[in-house]
Amino acid sequence: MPDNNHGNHSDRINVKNISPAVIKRLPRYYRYLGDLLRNGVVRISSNELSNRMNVTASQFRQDLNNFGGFGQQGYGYNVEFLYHEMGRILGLEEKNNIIIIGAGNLGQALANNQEFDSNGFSIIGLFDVNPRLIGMTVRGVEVYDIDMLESFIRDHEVKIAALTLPKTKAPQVAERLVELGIRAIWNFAPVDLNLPEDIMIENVHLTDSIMTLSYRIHNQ
Amino acid sequence: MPDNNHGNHSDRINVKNISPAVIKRLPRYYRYLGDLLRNGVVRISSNELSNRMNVTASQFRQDLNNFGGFGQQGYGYNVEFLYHEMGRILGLEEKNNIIIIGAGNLGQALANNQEFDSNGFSIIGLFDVNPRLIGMTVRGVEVYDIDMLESFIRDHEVKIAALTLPKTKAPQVAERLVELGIRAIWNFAPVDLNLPEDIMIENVHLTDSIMTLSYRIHNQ
DNA sequence: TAGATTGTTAATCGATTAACAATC
DNA sequence: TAGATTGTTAATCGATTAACAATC
Repeated sequence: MPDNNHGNHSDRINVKNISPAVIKRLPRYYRYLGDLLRNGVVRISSNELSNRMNVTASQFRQDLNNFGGFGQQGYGYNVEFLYHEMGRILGLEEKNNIIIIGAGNLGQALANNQEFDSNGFSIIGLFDVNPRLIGMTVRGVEVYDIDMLESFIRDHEVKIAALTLPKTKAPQVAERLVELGIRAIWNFAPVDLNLPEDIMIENVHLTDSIMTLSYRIHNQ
Repeated sequence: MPDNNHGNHSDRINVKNISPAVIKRLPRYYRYLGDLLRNGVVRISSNELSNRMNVTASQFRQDLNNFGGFGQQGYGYNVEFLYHEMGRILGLEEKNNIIIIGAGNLGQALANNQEFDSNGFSIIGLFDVNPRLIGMTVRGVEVYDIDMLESFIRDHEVKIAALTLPKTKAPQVAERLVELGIRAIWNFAPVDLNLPEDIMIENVHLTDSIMTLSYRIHNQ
């Protein structure tokens, strides 16, 4: 963990406050570094990477230097090293188990997504109320009755829950998950969740997303 | 370089250059206004709405005033009027047909999503290379052989294509779509597309999204 | 009218880009 | 070493918030 840096008056140990804008860019850096690595590229300068990624070299270096110095003057960055450092920063070296609440089309699509596996995420269970879905398996992962949530979370190390259920049910299920110890909600329901401050929420609002395309088509 | 268009010397008629940050907030305003409308709320002040939405009243008014003045001093905003104005701005009063390329789990999940319908989007066709999928229907929408793309696009008014196919195929399919006249790509493949400047791209990078949750779990 | 609230300008804040000394 | 490129500070740019005159 990058120690150093100021701040941390109380219990915040590792990093200073990183802006959401920076955090959102990290996975993309990680993806490009992975591609470079697989292509056998050993080292890269901020300038060359920035050209490929269509960002400024300055921004890339500023972003990185929130977490420490990973390069070498006159040389650039070692791709393999930086890739793994980025993975570490993103928490991909820890086990990241995920449960999916709502085993409909979208929940099943997530469970089937191989990209998650290859980045260290594991879907370890789906949950639903529909008897027709309960008991089936998706890519080897079982669909459980949602009444099994309590015992399942007690018996498994899981911090992240994806919500792929109707918007009417999302808020109450989210609260229940938080009570059971879930720390992060990946919310696909088109509703905003009001949860305690320490619970992390990442919204994937598909309707909002498609609307921005519609806006641009009709206005530019 | 981000940022397109310099001034509106030529044909850009309606709106000045709106920042992406503003555009991204519009669908959320629209959603809240719709909720208010359905709840029978007739009028609302920027202050009250901002409290509900957890934004500043100032930001809401600034955002709106990019498009014109929709309120009345001393009164606030008429919910129904503003809702429809927002819909108009977002292009939701036009017909927005969508085709989906890749009829796997994610493509089917999108085709099944009722939220799109209720906001004026219509999925009018899915396309795949897999003979097992071709000919089936999802929520009444047929899955066509991808060889039918040309004729289908010629025969239908469609500007938006969703890409829910493997990342290896996404770039070439995107180019083909552009050649066929598609104006906007809703890209679910974990890859960046390089397309002509006038083509609109909205990425939904699910792996990037889940990684930001992982980051936050492990760093805050 | 008086009170309320917008539309809009001005001030602040934060994020991005530029520049360059440090250094490999 | 000399050249290259980082890490980091300074300058710029853009976005958010505050303030208030206009006005319903």
